[in-house]
Amino acid sequence: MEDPGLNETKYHHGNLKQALVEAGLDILREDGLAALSLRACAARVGVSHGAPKNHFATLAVLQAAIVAEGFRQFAATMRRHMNAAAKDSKTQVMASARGYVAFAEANPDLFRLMFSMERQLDVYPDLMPASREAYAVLREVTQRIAPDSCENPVHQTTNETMLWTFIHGFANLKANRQFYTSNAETGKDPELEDVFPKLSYVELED
Amino acid sequence: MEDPGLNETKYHHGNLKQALVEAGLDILREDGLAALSLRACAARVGVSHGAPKNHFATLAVLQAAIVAEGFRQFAATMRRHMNAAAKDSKTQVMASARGYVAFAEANPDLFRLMFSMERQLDVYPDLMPASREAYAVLREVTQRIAPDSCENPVHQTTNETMLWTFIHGFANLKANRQFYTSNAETGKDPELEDVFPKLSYVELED
DNA sequence: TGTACATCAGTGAACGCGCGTTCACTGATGTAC
DNA sequence: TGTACATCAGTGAACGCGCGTTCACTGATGTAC
Repeated sequence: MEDPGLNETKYHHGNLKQALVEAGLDILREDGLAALSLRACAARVGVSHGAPKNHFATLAVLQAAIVAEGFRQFAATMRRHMNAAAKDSKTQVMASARGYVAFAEANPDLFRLMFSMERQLDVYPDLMPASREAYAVLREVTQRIAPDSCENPVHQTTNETMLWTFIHGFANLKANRQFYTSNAETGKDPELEDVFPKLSYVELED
Repeated sequence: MEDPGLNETKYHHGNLKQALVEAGLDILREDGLAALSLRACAARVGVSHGAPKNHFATLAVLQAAIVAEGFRQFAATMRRHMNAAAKDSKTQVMASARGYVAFAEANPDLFRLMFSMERQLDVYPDLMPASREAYAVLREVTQRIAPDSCENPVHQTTNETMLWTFIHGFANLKANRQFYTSNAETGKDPELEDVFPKLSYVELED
């Protein structure tokens, strides 16, 4: 619990595993995916380059741990936005969506890595529960916005897919600064508020 | 115009620049982004590793050319799907969207690279017109599906953004096999047809 | 409470690898006369 | 039509770099007695 002095150098780090993951998150944010390596993470933590091997056998394993932590922080960001908003369902959907987009914008490389690594969901056991944690927020919010339609589990899934698709698309284009293309005339990026409430769902029928 | 024999080795390649770009596209498809290097492209073409320098000063420049060619092929794929479909507007929108998704699924790494490099739109002059070529398809299709609303240019832009956001989100999640998460119960990936027609747009007002 | 010893986590030198880059070269092509 | 020469495109050896990985080591910690 006690944090050792910042300048204190100890032979045993004490929390190297978690520190390497956080170093990885920082590197992704500051220097991008290409800069992510075992050696770079070790250097940022201030440990010799051989040290990570004790906790992560390969770079891929460290990446998986970083992505898992990314999903947890992603879910936390959405919940934080949601909890700070008014309690009506429309506002809560909007708030969690804003959290989704804000996270993507703040961590574009991590976001890209998170959503391109899940193919290996089976290989790294940490990954699945972490990504489910994020998906659970989306599921909750979908149920809140369309409770009747969601009584049918197939419709529930369809509703989730529609909501996710839209939010994910927006977050992606926003994080990658793609709207620059669409509105070079106005020079204004569309905001989620401009576009999201103008969308409506056809009620699903049995 | 005449294609030299396949096994004929010539000192001067004759079309090395374009050949390197196509080698890059193949490498992205077959081995992924991490495998893309000047040396790998040269090797695939069957040319010495120093040769690309005569056409592409750095890897970044070659990447930009690959991405530009990617956008051109992307636009062509959408148009091909569109032209093969019935001529009513709804079917044409659906068809071009299917082209969008199909391209992303067939070239996930290229697709990712295309939509994460555009930040450097200004640096590589080829990039902007190529990406606009793809965006033009989306614009046409938007006008066709909501001609009244699109008389107002602000609404036109909003409509484009909504359509793009949805299609791009779906293509992204599909290409990255993300729907595996959402419907582990059913084990079935949602299809564009299941989800896209269930979406409707609120008419925009002045 | 003290000593011996096993275990564990981090060190630092060394290795091979693929990469981008440089450079003197050479083969092929095109142009001037 | 033929010759000389400039230009251009591709070659292959060499360099330094950061990377992952190995390995004998050493400092710190925990446990047995």
